[in-house]
Amino acid sequence: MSVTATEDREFSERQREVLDAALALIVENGSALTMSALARRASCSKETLYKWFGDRDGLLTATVQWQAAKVRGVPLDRERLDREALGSALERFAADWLRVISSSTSVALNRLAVGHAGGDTPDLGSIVLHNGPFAMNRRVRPLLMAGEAAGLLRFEDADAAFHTFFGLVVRDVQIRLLLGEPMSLSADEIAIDARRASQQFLALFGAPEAEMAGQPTPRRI
Amino acid sequence: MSVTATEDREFSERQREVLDAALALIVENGSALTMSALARRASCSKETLYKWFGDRDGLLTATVQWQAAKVRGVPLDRERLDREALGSALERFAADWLRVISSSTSVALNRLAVGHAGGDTPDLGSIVLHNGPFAMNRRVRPLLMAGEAAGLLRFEDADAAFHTFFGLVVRDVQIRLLLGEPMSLSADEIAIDARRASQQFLALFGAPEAEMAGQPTPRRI
DNA sequence: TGTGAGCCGTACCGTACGTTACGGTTCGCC
DNA sequence: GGCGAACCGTAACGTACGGTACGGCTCACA
Repeated sequence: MSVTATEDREFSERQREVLDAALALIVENGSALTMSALARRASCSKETLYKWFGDRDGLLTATVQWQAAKVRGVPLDRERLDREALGSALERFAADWLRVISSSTSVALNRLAVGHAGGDTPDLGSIVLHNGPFAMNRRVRPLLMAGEAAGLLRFEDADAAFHTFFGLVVRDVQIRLLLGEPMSLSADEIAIDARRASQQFLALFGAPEAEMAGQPTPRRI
Repeated sequence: MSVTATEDREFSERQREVLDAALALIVENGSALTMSALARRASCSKETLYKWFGDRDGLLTATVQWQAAKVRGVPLDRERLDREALGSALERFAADWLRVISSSTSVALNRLAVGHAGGDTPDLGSIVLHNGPFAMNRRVRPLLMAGEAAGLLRFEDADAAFHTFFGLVVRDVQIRLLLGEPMSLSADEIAIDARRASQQFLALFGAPEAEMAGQPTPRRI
């Protein structure tokens, strides 16, 4: 919710090592990260952990922020946009996102954040939210707007279009992973899925090729 | 995974009361359900809890199974299927599903199962998986097959078609709810979203109305 | 060389919670 | 009425873990 949820923090080299150890432990052990286990793993004292991060929640928050900082995707340069470039840009977004959500780190952190979201502390979930779905929205939206401006896309609500794109990309993959279904997306499967999602999105929101190919205009939804 | 994950269990009246109390506690308190709190809330002794459910995991499992048993949707009767009936059947599925995943009970139990999924005990997540996405797949598939048999739908892979339907319906709603974003879907919003999802699905997988209107067949994706 | 800051390792404390044990009560059944 | 099974309420135990305290080490710096 609050802007601070996405705020970047500076971590020292040693702190980053500790946070990486925390990530490794969370990935291995599920959400059962204990301060003692982290201190052992990272070869640091618990006193240091509490000095740096305040308490356990602070540590978890810092860990999620650290991982989020690592995952920031590179914005793709906006050259001239034709249907070809738009499709492959969407495809790249889709593939990036599928890679992220199917990584063991993302699964573990999302589990942590989801399990944490019911509780009293209002964040963790919100941090993942801002660096997950919301971040993807922010990154994709300029592309959608550019596509519309170029006459390649037709939609009334960019938000709704994004949500549909998200659904076409993610489908039930993320919830199945979070619920523990053992599935590994190979690079090939990701590429295929990304292409399919991109094509389906263009089929729904693309301006009719009709204008180039003389086919009838499908109605938009 | 195992078939037992979806197996039904018989619960006595009193046991159902206790499990409902457990559900209420989980919804209120997040995943922090303690045996003592449940015993207090349900006015039963902890000894009874352990006698009935074995241990805490057994209790959680029973709770999830009990909720799953309550949520079984009514299968819709298969009358003659035209494009109209298919669309509204899909719409009903979509609305049903949106209602389920946006209910506070479902959110709380999914949080529980997701948080549990990283751990050692291999179920809970698997139970929700079978009564969640997999159940929806099982329920929707006959409709898809009937739609294809009736020449109303075109797809190569019923599974892929279902996954896309799921994505169009759920989009990012479930993950945002699980991560704690405060959003409430009104009945109107659900109806609108369900209609949109159904129409988008038909736009992607519907057999071309062309055949009735003499237009060319767009390529499928 | 002295000194103080920062950190490691470890021991320790308090508490929450899963689990067990037990006395007292209700109730069906003979 | 007598009996046993089931169950309630509560007390007690053991342990795991968050959080704190403290002694010792290293090292920059005067």
